[in-house]
Amino acid sequence: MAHDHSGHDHVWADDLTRNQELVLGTLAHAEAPMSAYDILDKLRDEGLRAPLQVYRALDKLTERGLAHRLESLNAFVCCADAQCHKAGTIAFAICETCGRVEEFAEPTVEQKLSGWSRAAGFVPARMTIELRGTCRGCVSSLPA
Amino acid sequence: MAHDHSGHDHVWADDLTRNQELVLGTLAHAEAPMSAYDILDKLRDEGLRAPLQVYRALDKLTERGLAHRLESLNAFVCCADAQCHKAGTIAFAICETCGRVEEFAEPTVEQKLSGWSRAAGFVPARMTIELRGTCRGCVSSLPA
DNA sequence: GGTGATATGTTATCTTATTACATCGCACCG
DNA sequence: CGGTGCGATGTAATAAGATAACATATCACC
Repeated sequence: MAHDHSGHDHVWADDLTRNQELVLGTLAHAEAPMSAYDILDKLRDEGLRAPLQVYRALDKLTERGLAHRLESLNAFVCCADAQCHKAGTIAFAICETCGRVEEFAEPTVEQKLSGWSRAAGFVPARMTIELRGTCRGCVSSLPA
Repeated sequence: MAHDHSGHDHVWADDLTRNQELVLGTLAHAEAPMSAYDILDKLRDEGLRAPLQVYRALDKLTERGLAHRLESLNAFVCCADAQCHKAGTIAFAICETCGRVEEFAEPTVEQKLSGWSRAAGFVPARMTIELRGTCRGCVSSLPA
């Protein structure tokens, strides 16, 4: 981490375009996943006007693993640690109460799914693993 | 159940409403996942006119495990074997070439994800596991 | 017959995502 | 310098997916 977000955007990758930087910066400051339109609304002041500008940036960012798309939410998050592109598939735990998302890796899970694929003759291009539920904080602060 | 609507439906559950039966029947005959609007189009002749009629049926069907929603596709499939609600989470392998979907269970995967959840204090309500890629048939019939 | 729960039908609207087309900036090459 | 190609941009229009709000109907049950 070690990045102050004080003045302007900073910089995990040094070759982002302006729009990509804006979008990634917005995601980086968000507590919860944002839809493309959420992001657009945050960036109107910076001059963005059309959904496509956001979608194009998101495409590049997700391609590079700097952001992730949550399929079950149609929304996006900043990658939790863009430093190490820890290879491999990432899983997400999405709290339906507070909206926050935790990103984690479970190598065994990936292995098992790859194993099934091999056996079935299926060639996987990408894997989506998303848990919906209630996070620790929300569980403890809610009634049964 | 017992009404046979002119021949086309096996019957898994005998207490479906007309709309639910129509929607499930449509999915059961489909080769590939269908969006709610695909389903609606197929059912105009039967008198359905509004998306909501389809969505409402799909809600009930997915609740009961007779159909599944594919989050990464915004589309729906008929459950592969509605007989045994094989408890537990189901995973899907989606062929991006032919569109077909295979449904499978990997208990170990579910265990691992439950294990992570327990450790993280996360209480999962449901899990989504979807592989995108190329199926055996399409791999062998394609170049490279 | 009255009541409540569930299913329906219909319209309008909202959210999410893409198509199509024009332009700009810049590296690269002759 | 001029040209060519490619990737990013800007903009408008529209497609695709999902829900809100409201009115009505059906049926079990008392």
